[in-house]
Amino acid sequence: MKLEQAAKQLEAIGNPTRLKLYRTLVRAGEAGRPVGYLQDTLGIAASTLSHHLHRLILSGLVTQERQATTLICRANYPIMRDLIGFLADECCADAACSATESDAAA
Amino acid sequence: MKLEQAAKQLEAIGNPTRLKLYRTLVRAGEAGRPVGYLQDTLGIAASTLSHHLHRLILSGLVTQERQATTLICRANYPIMRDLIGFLADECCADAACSATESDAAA
DNA sequence: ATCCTATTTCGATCATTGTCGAAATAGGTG
DNA sequence: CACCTATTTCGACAATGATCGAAATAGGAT
Repeated sequence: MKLEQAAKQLEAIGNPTRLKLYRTLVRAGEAGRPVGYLQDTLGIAASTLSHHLHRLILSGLVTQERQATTLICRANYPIMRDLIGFLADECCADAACSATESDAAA
Repeated sequence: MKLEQAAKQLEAIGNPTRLKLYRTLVRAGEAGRPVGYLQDTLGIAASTLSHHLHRLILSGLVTQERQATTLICRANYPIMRDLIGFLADECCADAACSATESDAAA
């Protein structure tokens, strides 16, 4: 994955509103969620939601599919996996990333 | 991990310059890199670098240690691991994240 | 055609960010 | 102390971002 693209995706979920939004979609699974549902859940203006959604879509992390008048939004899991993979690769590229100790206490 | 904190860390590496910076530090391992080295590597103004560095430090992803007149910067691997863990957890929280197929072809 | 719901686009406003150069500070060395 | 290098802070500027309400569009239903 290109660094520029990774940065774009990280920035996309690097905003609390969008991260909440994205998390909701990720948890929704393949069923996805309609935009209206997301609006009710997040409690923000429709135009604001549309704006954030647009950015998530531009980054590739979210896709949309029309079902009559409602738009279903879905997390793009392969993209998510690639992004996590990028971070993990960078983490362990040349250096020692002692990922064995998973305790936060350290 | 709190969502707000995760968003902050994601935003920190959600900028191409900072992601390059962070990657450099991650690859440098525990040895870290002095600020001056980073400046030469990235080719940006010292004040700009300092600004980005500050944001990485605020997010917790990077630490600094003084060695005489030079400041050594290091990636904070545990934080990185927590962040990746957060993303992975969200990914597979309630839904099916078919992470078994790691091919990008899907 | 008319109307209704769902969603986006437009236009505006205010806050934040990225960038730089110049000046200030931190920590030594002669 | 005077000086030197390393780094940050200050002040400024243009660009981008977050947010909203109002108006426009998309896709059906009566």
